[in-house]
Amino acid sequence: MKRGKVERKSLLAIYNRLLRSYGPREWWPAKTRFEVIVGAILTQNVSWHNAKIAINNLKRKELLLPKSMLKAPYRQIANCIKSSRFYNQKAKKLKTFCRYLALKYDGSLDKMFFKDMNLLRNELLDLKGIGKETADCILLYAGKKPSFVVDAYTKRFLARYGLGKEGASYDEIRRLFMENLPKNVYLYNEYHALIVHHCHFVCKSKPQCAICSVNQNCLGFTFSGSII
DNA sequence: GGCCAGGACACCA
DNA sequence: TGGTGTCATGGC
Repeated sequence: MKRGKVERKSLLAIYNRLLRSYGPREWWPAKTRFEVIVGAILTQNVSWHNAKIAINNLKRKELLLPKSMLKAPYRQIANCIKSSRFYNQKAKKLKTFCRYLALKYDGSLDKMFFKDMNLLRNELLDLKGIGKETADCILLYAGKKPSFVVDAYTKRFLARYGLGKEGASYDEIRRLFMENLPKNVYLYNEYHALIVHHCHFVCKSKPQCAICSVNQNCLGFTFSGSII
């Protein structure tokens, strides 16, 4: 398969089909940018359901603000987020981010997100506890910057379609999307959200879901071979 | 009771 | 550079 136009057409066609099938998802499920960031950290390797319980606990304790979280005892945060698994590590990660925000940007998310996307991404990746997926979630969903998010669902989706090279790295998959789609925040936002919706709510409830089959699929596509 | 769920990191060969 | 162990809850 030729690279370039074919890839772009395929990726856009899949997106349009997903959008037509499910409608806009309008992510991220949070009310503030800080809540998005906290959610991105808490959902690491855990279901959104468990992360949401932790977020609600933080909200009840009025800790869902950078300043109050920074001041709060580490143990209090850990207790609030127990449902999110690995809560001791995640409490440290939240504290680390709040400290970074306070020291580097006077606690202002406006100042932080004013920074160039790639520079900010590197800064976030330097923080202990923030990896590539979490950094991209923060950039896209909280900062409204065009950084495509690759998560377990994205990898599963590509694998089920037979689109992804087996064992493709995070960077390879991210590059695939970013080099073959218009750099558009809304598009990246919806694309990732639609993939999650499809994998989590549709395929999960219907194990026989046709999209998981290479030969026939419920979105009306039949692909063969990797496009990476 | 076992398995899985929207990672990240340290350590080792 | 890639593989593996660690972290350690809640729902089904």
